[in-house]
Amino acid sequence: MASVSITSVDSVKFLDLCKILKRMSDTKKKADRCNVLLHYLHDLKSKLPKTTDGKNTTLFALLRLLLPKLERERPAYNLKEKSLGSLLVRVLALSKKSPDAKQLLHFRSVSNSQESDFAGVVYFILKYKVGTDAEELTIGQINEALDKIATHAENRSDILDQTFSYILRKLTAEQLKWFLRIILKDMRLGVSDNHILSCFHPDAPEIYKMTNSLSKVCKELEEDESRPTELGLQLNYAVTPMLSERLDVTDVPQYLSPDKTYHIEKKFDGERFQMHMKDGVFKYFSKKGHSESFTKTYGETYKEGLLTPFLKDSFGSDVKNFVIDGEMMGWHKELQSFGSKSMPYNIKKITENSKVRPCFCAFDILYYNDKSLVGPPEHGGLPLDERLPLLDNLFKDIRGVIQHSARRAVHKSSDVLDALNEAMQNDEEGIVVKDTKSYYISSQRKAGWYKIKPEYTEGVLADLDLVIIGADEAADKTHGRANSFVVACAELSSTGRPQRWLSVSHVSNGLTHEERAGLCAELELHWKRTADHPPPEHLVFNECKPDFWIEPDHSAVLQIHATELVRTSKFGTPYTLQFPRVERLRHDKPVNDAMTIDEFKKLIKNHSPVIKLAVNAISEDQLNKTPAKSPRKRQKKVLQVAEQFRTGIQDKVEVISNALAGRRICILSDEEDCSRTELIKIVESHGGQVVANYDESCWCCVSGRCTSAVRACVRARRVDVLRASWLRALRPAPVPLPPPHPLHALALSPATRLHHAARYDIHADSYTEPADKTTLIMCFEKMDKMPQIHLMPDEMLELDRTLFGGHTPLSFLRPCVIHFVALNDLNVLLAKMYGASVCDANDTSLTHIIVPECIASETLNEMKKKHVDTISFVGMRWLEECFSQAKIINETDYLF
DNA sequence: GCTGATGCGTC
DNA sequence: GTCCGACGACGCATCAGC
DNA sequence: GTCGGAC
Repeated sequence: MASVSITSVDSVKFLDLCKILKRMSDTKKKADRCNVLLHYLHDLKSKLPKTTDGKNTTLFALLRLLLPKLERERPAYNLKEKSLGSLLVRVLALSKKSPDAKQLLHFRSVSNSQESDFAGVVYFILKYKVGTDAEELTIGQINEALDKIATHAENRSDILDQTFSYILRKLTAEQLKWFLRIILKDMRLGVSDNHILSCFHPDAPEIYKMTNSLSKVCKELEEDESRPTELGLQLNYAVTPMLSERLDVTDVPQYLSPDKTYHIEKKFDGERFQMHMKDGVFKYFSKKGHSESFTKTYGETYKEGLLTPFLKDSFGSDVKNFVIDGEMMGWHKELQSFGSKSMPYNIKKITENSKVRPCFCAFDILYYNDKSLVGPPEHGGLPLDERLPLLDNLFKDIRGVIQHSARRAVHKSSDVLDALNEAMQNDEEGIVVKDTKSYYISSQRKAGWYKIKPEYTEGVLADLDLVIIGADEAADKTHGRANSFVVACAELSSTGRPQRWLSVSHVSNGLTHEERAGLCAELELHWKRTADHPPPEHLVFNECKPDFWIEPDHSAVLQIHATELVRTSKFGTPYTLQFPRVERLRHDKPVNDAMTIDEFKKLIKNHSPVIKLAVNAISEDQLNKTPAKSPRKRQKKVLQVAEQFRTGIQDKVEVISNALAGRRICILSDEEDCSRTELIKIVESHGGQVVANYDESCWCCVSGRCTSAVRACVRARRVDVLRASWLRALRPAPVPLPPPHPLHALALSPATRLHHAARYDIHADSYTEPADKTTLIMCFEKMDKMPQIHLMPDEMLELDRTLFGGHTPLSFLRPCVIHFVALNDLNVLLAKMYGASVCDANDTSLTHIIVPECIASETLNEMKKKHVDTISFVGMRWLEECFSQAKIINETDYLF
């Protein structure tokens, strides 16, 4: 960095900023990343001269580049990955068919191992193509360019193209990456905005919370480095609202103090707004501090807008200015009631003669006649019970226009429960409980406000078992190719078999990375890309077409949890799920047992716009009265852990069988309807010994529910992992049993795999024993789902040698691990049939990559760069020659 | 003029 | 325990392309 | 809004 002093931040080189950003993202530890920035800013500040009136030079121009998400001064760019992709293709004059253009337009299917966000992909593509005549643009010039891009809507799109063409000429690929991340408002620095603000100045986060304006933050800090003006809310600047902590009613007795007074209020399902008024001029701010369009809609003065004119007679004459906090609701003029959930959204744009109009429900006051009421007492804040009288006197209710949020003071937890059950009966979202002594702490979620919803309590919501029939592609494929699944219910034919599958919802939340990876691996071979093969008619997606689809027969069942059903036209069913998440994977459940459309219709029988899935009222004896400090969930966990270490049973168990005599068995997890204790009892009754930890000396592990311990054990493949259902069905036997049928296993040890390999085919159907009905059904159900039965490739190779000697005409491709750049279904099948493993491009054990004859040389070179050079890049002809000669052909003549 | 795609902001 | 980024749904606005 | 995961 040059040591000359700089006249203003605008003249700082963008290159220097990019260097810092790169250093930050290259740094491993978070604290170190912050330090990089801290030093840079410190250094920069020391070089900047004071202004003529003795103030510090503003860093605003820099800060808005570092914190694009907090930028409010520029309007939205209206540019995201999709638009940017086609914009770049256009400006770079790429052919739409070129590989680069395709990657830009479909960046999610690019799997470069490094930064897989859009800007990262662009960098990857342009790294060698951007001219070296890049000039060093300053931060001022970058901001100018961003201004032009932000206002391009008004100036027609040629300004946009011109600006980008200019930027592309002047920036290196590295700089362009950061420029694009600024536009996308996601810097991917691994440091939160709050931390960046605090690097700038220790008081900056607090000022930002109070103003939601970066330029205001800078201005305040210009005045005096050490202490800005008093901390408190200012009129016409949005304060980040206080939030509420979620709370399970059953934990209320432990969580809420019996000595305190609480207020219970309805939980409004509108949108959070704060209303500012100063001398008859109003401003409305949304939760994230947006104001412009909302103020326009609701009205700045009594003369205009959909709400403000009606407020005219509401306020007393001594009210000069105020800020109140509340929720904007939709008021149905004819029904004289609040609109249902989906309607309040129309709030933003309602015409005069619309049936619904906005109604502000105020529940707090933050500022009154030139005095800020927020923050702790040392900042001039007042507790809730002193703020509320001010709010009560501020305005009088006008029904359907502005109302006080009704509240009730309570002391007993049973009162809270009653209020919640009442709210459930009224189809309301839940209730809010507030400590009357709490202060208004901006953006805090744990400062005395609680939201209680029925769905926070286990067993109150109905879950839905749905089948995966589609998926969208993940940009980051480290945990599998799909990141979001389309789930469906079955429509049965007259014979009772599923005839069609109707999509219900998208879901991705709720799976751990590991679960998602496992699920993706399981389904990997059965996905069909919608672009290549349109989905068959028995899969009904309606408007929402996924990137991939899958036949239900090869698919899996997910137990989905959701708060409610809302009307939609996007899916196969007329309602979709609100806030869906995966409760658990139902490997135990066959696809044909999933929810049917008839069951679904029962839920939506009253056809209201919103259907709550809460089914049961919560009774008082469900309240957790134990006077412990920690919430119930925690206690439950402690109990589980304790049980894991308990391997023996207190009371003696009668040994009735020798089926497991002398065998050490580790119980990994219990089952929903069968506790660990019961499983231990069963093992002991068959003469087995339960051990706390497994090792190779264990005969098997037993798994009920799929926990992380189970997954780890399954992955390790050191010992057999058997289903708890096997244990529970075990019959008494006079002598110890051999390893059970593979279908009872989740994982097999190497020894057992060899034992089975000689006796069962890959579908676990026995070669020698006649199949009984149960085994056969299990075989069919689990077909394709039990990769663990297969031997590992090296073990297969070993077995081949044992069985066939050197010549293996039926499995000559066993040593090959092949990736097909362009899939050829027949040859893939043949390759697999002759023993090859077919994997995706990232597989570390690849031996061959089959590339199409027409592959572009740059694509090929890219790929070669990514792979070790022991991998052979060969044409399809090599493979076909292998097939015809039934052996592995020397690759030399077929190399690329 | 209509429709689908795309983006924004909220829950 | 806390914070953060990943993701779901909607309604609404805008614009390109028919 | 929800969630899992990193710290």
